Amino acid sequence: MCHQAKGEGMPELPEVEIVRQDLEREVVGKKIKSVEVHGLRSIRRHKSKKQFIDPLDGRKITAVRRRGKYLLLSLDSDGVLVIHLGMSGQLLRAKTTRTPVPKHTHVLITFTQGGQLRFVDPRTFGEMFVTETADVDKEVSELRHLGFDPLDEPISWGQFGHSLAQHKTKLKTLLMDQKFVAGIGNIYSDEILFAAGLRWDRLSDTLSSQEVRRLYRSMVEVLIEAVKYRGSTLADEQFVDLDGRPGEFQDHHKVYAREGQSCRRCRRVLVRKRVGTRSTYFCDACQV
DNA sequence: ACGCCCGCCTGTAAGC
DNA sequence: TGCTTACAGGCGGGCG
Repeated sequence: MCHQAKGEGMPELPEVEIVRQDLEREVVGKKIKSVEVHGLRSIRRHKSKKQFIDPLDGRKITAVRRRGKYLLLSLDSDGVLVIHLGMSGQLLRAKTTRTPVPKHTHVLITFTQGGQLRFVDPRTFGEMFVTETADVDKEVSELRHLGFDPLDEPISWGQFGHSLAQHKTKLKTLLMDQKFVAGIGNIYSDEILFAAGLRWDRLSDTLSSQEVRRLYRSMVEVLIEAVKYRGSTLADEQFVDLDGRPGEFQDHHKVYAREGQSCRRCRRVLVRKRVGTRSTYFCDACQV
């Protein structure tokens, strides 16, 4: 019997945070010597390659921030390079320009100090764009509408509970809603709900204050643990860090992609349910 | 106004 | 064996 997960280990908050940390060490202080674009879809909000490349050319990268699943690379101008990895995007470091270029490499950034940053993305859901607005967080609509970042901008239980009660939405849907909380996708919503002992379809306005606290604490703890283990890499090896290394948090998953296996807490068989188009994994006994 | 579902994509694997 | 089909899902947009 094969229960192997086919799911993509799409980058969520912990994976994007690992890439951010790697980028901070690798590219901050480096000056862009040249930019090559092969995949136009990856820079789709620009009208031309030139419009994307010009503001990057000759600029130095001064900082790397993360907001939810977005990476923000500040330049020594007013510009910011915004990157979203989508489903299958990878950022890879190459020591020299001679390092073989993988298939589906859409953008290559060469630094004057040597080395190259490459954006590889087979399914092209990811994207890169440069913006020169003074306040990216407020002026780029995707970023303006993001909810709080659970690791970067924690909120109080009171606020969280209030926010939950304002919706009458299934918990899983709400956790994955980037406008509610930024950075959580299919893997971590399931892991968080298991840790909190709450079912995916509990309505957000039915939680006791104890459950609100448990959900908030579980959210922060699961994400911190996942960062500690450098993210989740599933069977397809989709997520890798800047050096191409997989994460290890998949070995610590309690429910995700563990359909048919026994619950680590109560030993009962874990369930997979298709909700709309996506899979939800949970324990029927531990989650109420 | 808000929830739901499609389209965008390609690689992988199951099914016939 | 080889072709076809289903599936993975973030996100924007359209529809009811």
